[in-house]
Amino acid sequence: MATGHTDPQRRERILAATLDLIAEEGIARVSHRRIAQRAGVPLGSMTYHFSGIEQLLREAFGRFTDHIVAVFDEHLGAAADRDEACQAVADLVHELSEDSQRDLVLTQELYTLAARQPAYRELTHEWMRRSRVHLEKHFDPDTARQLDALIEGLTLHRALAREPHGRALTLEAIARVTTTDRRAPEASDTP
Amino acid sequence: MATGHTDPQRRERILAATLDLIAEEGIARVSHRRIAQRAGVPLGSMTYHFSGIEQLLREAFGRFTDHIVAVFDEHLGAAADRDEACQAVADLVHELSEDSQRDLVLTQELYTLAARQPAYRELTHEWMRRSRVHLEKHFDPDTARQLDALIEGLTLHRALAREPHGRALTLEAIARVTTTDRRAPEASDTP
DNA sequence: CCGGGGAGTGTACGTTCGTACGCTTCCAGG
DNA sequence: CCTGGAAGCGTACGAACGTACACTCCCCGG
Repeated sequence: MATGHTDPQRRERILAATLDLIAEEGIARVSHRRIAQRAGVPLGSMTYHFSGIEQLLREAFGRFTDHIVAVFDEHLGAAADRDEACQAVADLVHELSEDSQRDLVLTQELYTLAARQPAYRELTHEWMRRSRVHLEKHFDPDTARQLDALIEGLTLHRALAREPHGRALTLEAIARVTTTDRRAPEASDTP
Repeated sequence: MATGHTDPQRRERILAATLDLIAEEGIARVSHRRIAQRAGVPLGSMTYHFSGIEQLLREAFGRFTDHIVAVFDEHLGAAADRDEACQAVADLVHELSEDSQRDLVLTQELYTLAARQPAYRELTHEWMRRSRVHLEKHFDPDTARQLDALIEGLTLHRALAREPHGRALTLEAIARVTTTDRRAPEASDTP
């Protein structure tokens, strides 16, 4: 038994500090000591709350995935029809590639881990699954899949480009990939 | 004055070993000692040939960019018309997302660095510029830009997906994004 | 008021790191 | 044959690392 003088925010602050540190300096520069300093907790807290640095990273990226899924929900969940969905997708691309350097960097770090370790790929699966659920409310499954990939590519290229493309180009690409009438004769598998 | 017993392959082997190590274990696990062991060179060679680990990484990713640009050249350079270009793009997406785990991982590592450090962004700029030069032989600049982003997204999503999409879906997405007749009323700027 | 025990921490240990630098090796010019 | 000096390497040093664990503190049941 015995509880009371516990600080339930400790764990959360450690996880938040971990993500901040990764976003600013990269996974290569993450250490128990640096996280502890940034979170304002003693070094001993690190091994007390987390069994090792691996577990800590996994849990931190789990929180990040929750956050980014919430961003997708917020943008795509409110769309009432196809047009609104297209506008929402464009908003998403431009917000991720412009406003939030932090989310972009963390996304890349997560993909890098996912490309090598199946444990992290589970997180990206959940993320892709959730975004497709939203897109499939307005588009057939094949189109949703293509649009999902397009979002990824447009966001990344826009964030890294020397001269980022404008919203008009984003919208045109979305319009083209969601044009399902007069289909090409290949690829089916729609419900 | 004084040359001969030099080994000009030393540098190259160190750079190759660096990329191999990054691909297999990630930037966080790169160190002088590990690279030296993998390359079969003594530790002292590391500081002799490179002024520090930063310079070593930059040069290694420079080599990687050269390699990946060559892959793009090889695939897209031979296409004679739009149809062949579309097929070549599909080949590219499927080769990168299926055969070469190494290239995919290194690409993600590079993007991760580029998202945070402008020095690495220069490398991605050169890469994007080169691929657009190829695409603009067959498509207008806006379409080339959209297609370039689509390649990125399709490759990544296919590599990370639990059940990767088939070639038909890749081709359909390419066909849609390259459909320029009956344009939407926004976005112009074609030559 | 008291003591038992769990929550939380400071510190110390063994390892690994980047880097500097004195040393060996070996060719070129005499 | 010798020898000057560049090319390349082995090793050592201080800093930083992850982790274990003995310890302090404080609440709660009595």
